[in-house]
Amino acid sequence: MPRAIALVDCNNFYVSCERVFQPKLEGKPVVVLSNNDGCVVSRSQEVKDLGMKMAVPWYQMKDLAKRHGIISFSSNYTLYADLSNRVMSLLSRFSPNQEVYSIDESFLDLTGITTDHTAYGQEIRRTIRQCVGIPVCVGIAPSKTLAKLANHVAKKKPRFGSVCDFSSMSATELDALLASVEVGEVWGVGRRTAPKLQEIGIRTVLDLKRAPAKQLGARFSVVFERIVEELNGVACLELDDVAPAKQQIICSRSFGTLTSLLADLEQAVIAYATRAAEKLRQQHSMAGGIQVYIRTSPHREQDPQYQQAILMPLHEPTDDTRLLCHAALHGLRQIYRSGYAYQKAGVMLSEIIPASARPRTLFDDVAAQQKSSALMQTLDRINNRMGSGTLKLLGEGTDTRWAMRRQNISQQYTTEWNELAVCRI
DNA sequence: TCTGGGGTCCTAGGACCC
DNA sequence: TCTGGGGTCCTAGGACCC
Repeated sequence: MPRAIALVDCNNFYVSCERVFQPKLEGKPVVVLSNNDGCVVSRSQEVKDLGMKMAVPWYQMKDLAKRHGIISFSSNYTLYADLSNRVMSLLSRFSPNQEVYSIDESFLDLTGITTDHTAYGQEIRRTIRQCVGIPVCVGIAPSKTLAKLANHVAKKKPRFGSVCDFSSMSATELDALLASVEVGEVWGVGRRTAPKLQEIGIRTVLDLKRAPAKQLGARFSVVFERIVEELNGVACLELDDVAPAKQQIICSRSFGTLTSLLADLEQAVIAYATRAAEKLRQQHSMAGGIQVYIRTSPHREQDPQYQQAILMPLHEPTDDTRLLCHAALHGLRQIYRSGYAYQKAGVMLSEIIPASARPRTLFDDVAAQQKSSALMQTLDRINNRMGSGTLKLLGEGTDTRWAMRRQNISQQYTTEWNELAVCRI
């Protein structure tokens, strides 16, 4: 039986989330900004039509925004994550095999589902729109790479009505379609490689599909062999239905205002290490090392620049916030230099292993480990129930001058009792 | 004044060993 | 005086994704 893989992708996801709770934004130009209100990360169709590119710095867009009355939001990740969970949970009903690929995308295995796949795609769209209020597009094809492309086509070519099934087309029909799409749209072909491909005469997706896989693999990297195979309908990539544990966990953020004070950096590093430790425990892992880095702003060329990172090995793998923070602070103090205006700090957990695989040693202090584990469980329980950051280490501080700017954030419509959306009936 | 954050995979090159 | 070659492991950096 031929494989059938669907890729369901939410349209302008963050903007669509804001529109769910403010329907008056429908039809108006809307953007959502990154942390610190830095860059544009989600644009409504109206904004795309104005020519505003993805990830441009917002301050450069202020004029355009004013001229066209563009409405901007700071990102409200709590809201987006909650709506994403609802979408993904609904999608899981449509296939026994689902891979949640990102916050707004999911693969579904439709192999063996005998109904007409285009009609099935339309049913998926209706369901998500009706139950969550988010518009989605569906691409269907025999491989993941082709399904991504089919989704792109569903989004860009109105005649498909937001659902595009490559398998329902004849070979000539499909090739004609692939010839109309630029090679840079292929999943895995980025802005560096696309021009290089064009130089050797590969301009469209059809060109790449017909290119010699081995030669391209040798020229670029082995991943290209796979891409060409996938374009030819040979499924090389499996659906990952259980998310594999992360091999590294990063928490880093730019500051709302630059700082040269060690005390500020210490607070930030404690906050980031705390968050990273939470993520680590969520996936039931322990880390063997923690890396800390700090840097000045590369955009302020006139200022003296400094950046440094240091990897702190831990005596033994741990998931204890206190031990991770202690090591991170120790590292920070080694790399900190006074006299620089720091813009960003971050921590990265590495050498991650499953908590169950932690090696036992002769000198294990079992009592201390049980105490640590109990304390961390309590910490997580309270913060889950009462809100993130309810209980934290003293060193994280409460006067966070460096914290990020979020000037125009919408409410936590779905996750905070006192901000719940009210429906008048 | 204001330029995101969090991941993965691949490759090249150095260190080291036999 | 001769200065090989294969293997492994680690790290840094590039490219890509959302």
